Formats: sequence, structure tokens, C-alpha cells
Amino acid sequence: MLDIRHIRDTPDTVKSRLALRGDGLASVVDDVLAADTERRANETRWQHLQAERKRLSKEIGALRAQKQDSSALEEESKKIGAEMESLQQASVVAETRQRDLLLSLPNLPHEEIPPGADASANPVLRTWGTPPEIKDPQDHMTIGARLGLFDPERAAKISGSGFMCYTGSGARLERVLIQFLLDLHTRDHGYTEMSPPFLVNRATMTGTGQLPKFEEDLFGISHSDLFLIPTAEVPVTNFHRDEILPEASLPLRYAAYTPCFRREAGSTGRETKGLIRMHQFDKVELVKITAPGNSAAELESLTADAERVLQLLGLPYRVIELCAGDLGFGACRTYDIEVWAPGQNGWLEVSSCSNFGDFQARRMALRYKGTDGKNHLCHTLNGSGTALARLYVALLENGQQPDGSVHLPEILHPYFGAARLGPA
RNA sequence: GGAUGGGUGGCAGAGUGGUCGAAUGCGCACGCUUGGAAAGCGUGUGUGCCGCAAGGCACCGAGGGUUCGAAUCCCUCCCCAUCCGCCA
Repeated sequence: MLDIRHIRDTPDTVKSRLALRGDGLASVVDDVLAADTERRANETRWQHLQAERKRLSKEIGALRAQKQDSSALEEESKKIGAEMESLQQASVVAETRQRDLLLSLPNLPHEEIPPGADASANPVLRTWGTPPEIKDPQDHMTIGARLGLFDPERAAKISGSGFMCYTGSGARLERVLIQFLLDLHTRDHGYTEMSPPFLVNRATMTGTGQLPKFEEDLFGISHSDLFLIPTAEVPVTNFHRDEILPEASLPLRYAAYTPCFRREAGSTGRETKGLIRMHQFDKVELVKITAPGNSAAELESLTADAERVLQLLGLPYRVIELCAGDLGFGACRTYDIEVWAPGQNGWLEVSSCSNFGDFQARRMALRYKGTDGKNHLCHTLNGSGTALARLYVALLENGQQPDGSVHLPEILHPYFGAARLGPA
């Protein structure tokens, strides 16, 4: 959520920054300002009347205590009450409208990020590693089927398309990757491990920005007003919703493994092959809560922590920066990490690391008490560390051998208990 | 799911219709006192909104109602505790 004061004070600046994301947002800003003006006018008038009524009520109380007639004052107070009633109704309408509009506005892109309308304008910041030379590389689905690592047909039978069931050593590899990632981030990178609920309420989804605008992307639970989380970002960031943290406790760094559930409405036919886009996938997520002055540096180290996953696994990757037009709803700056996938002959996004500034913090009233004694909004960040299904794709496709087996990166050997995946 | 008891400031805990934004205690901050400390004494100590400011207004789990006036009475909902049922 954007700061209404900022919009009020410099509406043209806000409009021009929002225009970087696309057209049509300037009129929303005007609507917000109109609702804000109306709301404040009603509120101010209401407050004056309330002060007057409080005074009258005290007089009435005093008169009654002395057994004197107070009916004239009571009449007057009643009249004031009637006007207050209509003012309040108008004020609530304006306030609701203002809030709804504010909740629908995306974050302002950071000043330093590249302009551009879509993904084609995203610059590549750096590339790591060299894609392996593989003759006639196979797709991960082919490899998985041959080695018996998962069973897409039966997964579709029990749940539908877009779900996967890992089997045997394939299931073991999935579990092992979770363990490896959590160990890395908690032991080496200083994150605190969290294991949050996978179902959350509406307020939580609103806090991180999934609601009210993107309900169609979520799986909801009938008769309960709960939603399946699309990422651990949601429960973990909201862990501190409505709190005022001591400044000395910042930054907070959390790592959490959860499954992620996404409707992926409207994405059928796009990257739907195999494990790449699923309704349910596993992910280890990194979340940070910082003071405003540190969030830029924390985004760099967060991205480095995610990159380290691929470095340790020896998987070639590149880091791109999202241009203003490609930025997610709540983010002000985002780096995507893409791993090389020989079977796709292309790059696969395995991590998206974003700084949200105070956008989420304002929605969820997440603040810290500064050394100046005042309360300030925190900054929030998160990034995948990393998505498991696509990492799995990369491991199979980069590790495939001419003999049909898959060599695993050395660092996984003690976790997995073997150096390779062979025929079942 | 059923029954009962509860949700008040950082914590504990008063308050059942008017001067209560809220006693008291603890904690915390500052000051006095002291060679230093403890004790003691004094002062202060929530959040948000409106306003250039002075200041005003709101908030006692949430929302609605009754009333001239609600922390206090009524209704609905949420949450917590305990017991029962059920269950991993």
C-alpha cells in the first residue's frame, strides 16, 4: 500500500512512477485523492460535533445529579447525534473507497531500476558457470520416467493435471533437497528456520498483497475463509503483522520450507510441461524484515544467498533484473535467478528476490520503534532459496549421463546416500 | 462439535451507565538522594487520525444496537482457557 500522505503531497510524482508499470493508474490516484478529501472533510466536521456532544452530556449529567431539568440540552444533543449519524455514514463510504483503491495500487518502482514494458527489457546482470556439453539432452520427464522418479499419470488420477507424485528415490531426492537448503541457509547464512501453517486467513493474504486483487490465483477452502498459501512469504512475513519491533532486533531473517499452491489460472499451455508449472510445488523461502536504510543491501545479500545454492550444486545460472514494466505487484525491485536447463535448451526461473520497501509493512502495520523513540514502518524482502521442482528439473537435466543415469552434485552425496540416480 | 469461564495500557490487575484514556502494582526512562549502589522520593512512560499550530477526536477482542451519554447494558462474530466428545 502506498502512503496516502505521499500521494497527497506529490500526486504527479506518484503518477509518473506508476506510469512506468503501465497505463490507467493515474485515474486511480485521482480517485484516491477525491475520496481522501471527502473523508477528511466529513471526519473533521464529525469531530467538532462529537466534542460539542461530549460537553453537553457532561452538563446533562451535572444537572441530573442536582435533580434539575435537562430536557433542553438532551434535545440539542439528540439533534447533533442525527447529523453525526449521516456524516459518519458518508465518511465510512469514502474511507472504504479510499482503502479499496489504495489496496489495488501496485508499489512504486525503485528509482534505479531499468525502464521497459515487459520481460524482453530485463537486463542480464551476471552469468555463473558453463552449461555442460550434452549430446541430445533429454527432458527431465523422460529421465524421470526412465528412472522411476515420479508418476505424472497417477498424480493426475488422484488430483488432476498440474500435480505430481514423486516415487521411491525420486521422493527421497525431493526430501533431501529440502534438508540441504534449510541446512545451508540456517547454518551458513544465519536465517532462523520457520515451519508455518499452510492455510492462512484473509487478513494475512491482504498483508502481503495477494488479496484483494489476486484472489483468482489462490486456492480457497470452502466454508472457511482460509486460503492455501502460494508461497511461505505469506505466513512468514505476516508472523509479525500488527507488531512494533525493537530496532535492535532488526534485521530478522527467516528461512521456511513449505509447499506452495497456485491456481495458475490462465496459464494453461504456457510452460506447462512436466514439473515446470504446477498447482503444488515445494519451496524453501527466505524472508527478511529490516530497517528502511538497510533493505537495499539486504536485497543484495539475499540474492547472494540464493545464488549460493546453485553454486554449491554446480548448476549454471544467470541473474537478471526485472524492468519496471515486469515488476510484481508489491515489489519495488526484483532480481530473478535463472538456472540452465539443457532439456529445455533455456533458462528456468528458480528464484525471485524482491525488496518490497514499506509496501507490505504498511498493509500489515509492521513497525519498529527507532532509537529516536518513534515508530517507523519496516521494510520487507523475500526470495526463493530456491523453488524445488525447477531445481529438480535442473539437477536431472544437467546431471544426465550417456549411460542413462544422473550424477548428483557432490554436496548432496551425504544427504542422499549415493552419488547417482540409476535405473530402479 | 457441546458446556463453562474469559478477552482492559509492556505485564499483572481494578473498574457494571456520566468528571474513565481508564485506579493500583510491577517493569521501563529521567531526576533527586549517595563515596558508589540498593532502598526511598519525584516526574514521566500506549496507538492512530484530523489540524500550519494551539489543540481536538478515536481506540478497553471485532462489528452492530439501546441511550442525551457505553469499557460498563443487549445482539452477532472472532479468539483464548478448562472440561466433555472426537481424533493424529
